[in-house]
Amino acid sequence: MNKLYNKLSKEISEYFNDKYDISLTLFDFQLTRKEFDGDVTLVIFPILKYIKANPQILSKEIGEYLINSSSIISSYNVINGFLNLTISDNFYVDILNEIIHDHNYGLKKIDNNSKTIIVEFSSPNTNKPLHLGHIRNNLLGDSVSKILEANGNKVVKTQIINDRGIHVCKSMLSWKLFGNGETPEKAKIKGDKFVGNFYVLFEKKYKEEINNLIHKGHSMENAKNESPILIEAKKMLSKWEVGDKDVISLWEKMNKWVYQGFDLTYKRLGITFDSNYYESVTYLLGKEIVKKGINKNIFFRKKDGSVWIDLKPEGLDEKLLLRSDGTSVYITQDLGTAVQRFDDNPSLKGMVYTVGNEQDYHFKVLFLILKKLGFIWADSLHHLSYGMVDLPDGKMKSREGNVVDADELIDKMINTAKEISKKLGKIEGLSSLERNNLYDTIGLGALKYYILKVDPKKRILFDPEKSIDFSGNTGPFIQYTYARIRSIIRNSSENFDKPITKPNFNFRETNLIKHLLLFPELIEQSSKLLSPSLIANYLYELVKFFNSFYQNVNILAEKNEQTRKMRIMLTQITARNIKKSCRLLGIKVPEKM
RNA sequence: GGUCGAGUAGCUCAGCUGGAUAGAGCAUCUGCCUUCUAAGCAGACGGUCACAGGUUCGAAUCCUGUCUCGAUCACCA
Repeated sequence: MNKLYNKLSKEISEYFNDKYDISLTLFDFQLTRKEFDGDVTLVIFPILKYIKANPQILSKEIGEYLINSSSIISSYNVINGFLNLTISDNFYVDILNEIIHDHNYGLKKIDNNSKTIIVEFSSPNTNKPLHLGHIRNNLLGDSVSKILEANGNKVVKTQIINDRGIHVCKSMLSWKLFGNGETPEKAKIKGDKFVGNFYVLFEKKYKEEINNLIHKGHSMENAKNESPILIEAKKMLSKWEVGDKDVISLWEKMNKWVYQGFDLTYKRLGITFDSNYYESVTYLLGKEIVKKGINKNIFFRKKDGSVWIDLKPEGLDEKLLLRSDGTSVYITQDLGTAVQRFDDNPSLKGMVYTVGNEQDYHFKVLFLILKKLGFIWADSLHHLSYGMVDLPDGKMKSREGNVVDADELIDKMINTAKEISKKLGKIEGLSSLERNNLYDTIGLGALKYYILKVDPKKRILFDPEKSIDFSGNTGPFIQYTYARIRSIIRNSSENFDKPITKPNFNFRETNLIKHLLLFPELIEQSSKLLSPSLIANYLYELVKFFNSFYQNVNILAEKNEQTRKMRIMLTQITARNIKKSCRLLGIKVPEKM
């Protein structure tokens, strides 16, 4: 649609140049969203600021002018201050022909000149199995990566794995004490779950010990620190930090289990990473930068030796960068990794951090500090912030076990897909492999669409009692429509690469065309906003139009040959756009369903 | 208390840089399966866009204030 806007905008500004000798650059064009007369509306009111005129008369004048001089306007009408313009069929025909021949229409190519963007997402913790919150994170990160790629960027998907710290030692100790040499293989439990269980077990024992100590007269705070099992875990952490052989080998062994488990879940979600970062490797980064900051007087040192930055002028607070014992904190590490990534990669254009909105403040501060340190690229950093996934009884908490487990949810979705498919009798004639693929595709399609169609910054309320829909504004509906379109194409045997000649039915019978043409603009928009929900909702609209339009017309039996061909070609383009959009959302489309 | 975000139909959500009558799905009701595939289509019902002001030709959208919910303001990550 950009082409249309550009062309129209040019023609109209020519009019104002000639007639009133003023140059107007910004016009308030918009696509008519509803069924008014015409395809594009020029709103006259804003122009009245520059030209004193009666809106009705001015509209008419512009309309007359365009009809005479423009190749793309075929008619107009005026209602109040709205000039409704009708686009000529030829213009549509031209663009449709372009789309037919360019299979990648709307997508930009990635070549050697493409800039790199790092998208960081998932960022799991090695003693917690993935849950629904991670699913949202992963789907957003993955989808945004695909949207950025469609815009011609080289994207590096990366995750930073939280594999060190006291919490990791907790599960290690727990396994050592209570594990009896069990392994995931022997216990037949997925590796991440296996380790996660020991973490939960630790917390249970820890609580018991605290209660015991309180019983014996200790204060709450005292009990928390005196608990033998916690002291033991702390000892283990110190050993880890000095590289104790036994501790490290246990750590490596258990991490391996966890990663095997994570890999299975990622595989089911269809998610891959180009690189992994481990906190155990990066957690010391950033100290050099702090030193430089002190020299530049951007940071300051307090009496106890701790290092801070004062952000009060920016309306924020003081922020700690180094503890008094000289060790770094979370944000120090993030400063370090950011700088390192830009140092390592000259073509790096920006980074996207997919992290929940609970860390809005953290990233605000992080970006601000980097900017203050003088890194020009600080402006290219983006925090893709998203709302929590809450349960009816509140927030999900791994420690308390009230989480929606990722694997269980995926299982449930696939199972539902299976039941519905069987009930509808859609699986006859498919091999068992094809059937299982179909269940996976549909089940995951439902899940992914359910998550992605919601604006990232809004929180999602997930009720485990209610199942995710498979009909209506859902993934399966989109997949179903695609499968139906494929069926129409199979049954028609047309040559689709033939150019479209002017059809003998009115384009404006449907908004379908407009939706098809809107696609490229939409991708660009979502890259600005980094919001897959735009694509999802657009897709639904497109699919709905298609269904509504075609269900009432029997294409294959259409009497007029030319109209029939035209409609089948539109079908072809629709299919292509659905597939492209689905790809951006990470949703697979089945040929048959 | 400061900061940030959210509040649209009974429920779950769209509504792009202000535009014409507020948009879907679910739920409830009415019709449609010998035609490409009913995971669908056509329709009914359902709204003081949290509230109050302001800006202007025009506000769900922008500004201010209030209310409700959430997050955050750690020598945690």
